[in-house]
Amino acid sequence: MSQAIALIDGNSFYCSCERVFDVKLRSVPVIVLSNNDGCAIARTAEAKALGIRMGEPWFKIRELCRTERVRVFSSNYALYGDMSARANEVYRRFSPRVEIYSIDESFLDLTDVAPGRRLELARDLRATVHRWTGIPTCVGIGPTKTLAKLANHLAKTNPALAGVCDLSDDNERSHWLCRTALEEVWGIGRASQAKLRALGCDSVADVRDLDPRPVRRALTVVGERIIHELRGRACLSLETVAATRKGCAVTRSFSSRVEDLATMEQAVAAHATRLGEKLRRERLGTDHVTVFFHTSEHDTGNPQRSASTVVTLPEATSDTLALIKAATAGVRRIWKTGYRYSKAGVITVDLVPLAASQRALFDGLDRERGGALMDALDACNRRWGRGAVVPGTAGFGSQRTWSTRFDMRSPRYTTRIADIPVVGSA
DNA sequence: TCTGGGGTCCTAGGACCC
DNA sequence: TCTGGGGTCCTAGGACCC
Repeated sequence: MSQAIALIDGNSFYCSCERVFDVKLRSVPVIVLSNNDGCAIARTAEAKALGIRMGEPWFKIRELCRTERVRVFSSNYALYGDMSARANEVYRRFSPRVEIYSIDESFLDLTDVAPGRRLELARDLRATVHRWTGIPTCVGIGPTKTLAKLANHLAKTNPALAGVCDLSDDNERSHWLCRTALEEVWGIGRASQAKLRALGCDSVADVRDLDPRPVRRALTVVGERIIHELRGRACLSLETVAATRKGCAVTRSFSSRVEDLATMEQAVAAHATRLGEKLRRERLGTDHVTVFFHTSEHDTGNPQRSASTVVTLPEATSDTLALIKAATAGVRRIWKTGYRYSKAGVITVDLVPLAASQRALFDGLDRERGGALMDALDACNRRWGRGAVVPGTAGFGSQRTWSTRFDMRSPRYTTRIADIPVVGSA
């Protein structure tokens, strides 16, 4: 029997999370902005109807949002991450095999569900998730991940389908593939779309019927896989165990331009601190850190500069103090005065698992002490909030002119004691 | 004033090796 | 015309995703 995969995702997920905790947001337009309040990354149907596009810069839609009374929020990742975890708990009651694909999307294995019962299960799943978490969702089902994604798109954009779509049946599938534009396919972006149109394709069905060999030449093996997946032959398997991450980065735009070395060092030290937290949470380490900063291409009339350097550490580590030392050394190495820098970051690749590495072999006292110190640091920051305790070498204290903007963030309703909503009045 | 952040995968081409 | 023929490893850059 061929497999059946479902893709479930939250509708306007970040906006829906905000709506769960504020009933006044229901049925009014809502958008959520990216980091630094840069651009719109989630919009409700009402906001889309006003013409607000995905990725549109905040300063361009600010006036529209004021006149149309759009409710605007900064990103609240603590809230969205927690709501995502709750939704996935519900998914696991419906399928033993779940792949968490992104913060708002999961693939579920429905192979063992009888074909005639899959839509019924999908409706039950949607209703349960909505009842238990407050998040509205859509479900797409197909014999491959690519077709499940496409089915999900159809479920979301065709009101007649009422939020569920099953493309398991050959005839049903052909019907829809002929009527769907090729750019809706998962993995076909702007560049591939242009190439496929040049090959005479218009609909998804046209792409499905291409000869895979010329497609491989034009779109690499990725394009060839898409064709097989659209034909119902799976090339992408369900990954129920999260792979160990390969790289890790912390990069941020500044809320105002940075022009002096001391501020840049502070900012990069803060990013290195955050990097250490992320690495320790997954017990990973790195023996080199890339540091970069650059000006903004939107700053026309000002000189442009982009600089980066790789700093090597004596051994793989996740120790914040070592990471800060390396990162600030990198800043000094490539620093040049006379530019208005807009963004900086620290990046690592080739992460290694730390627990079982040299640590056990060469455990010196210093390292033991460092590990205990970092454990204590993480425990404090878990308890009192990120940034409650920071190393003195991070250079905090003066005002954080470089820090990211989050002017319109909602409370951390579910992850912060002081922010838990109160029902009724005293 | 003002334009996000963090990932993955794939390929081409250079360096180097036997 | 043509100057050996593979291998591996690394890096930069493109493309795509959410």
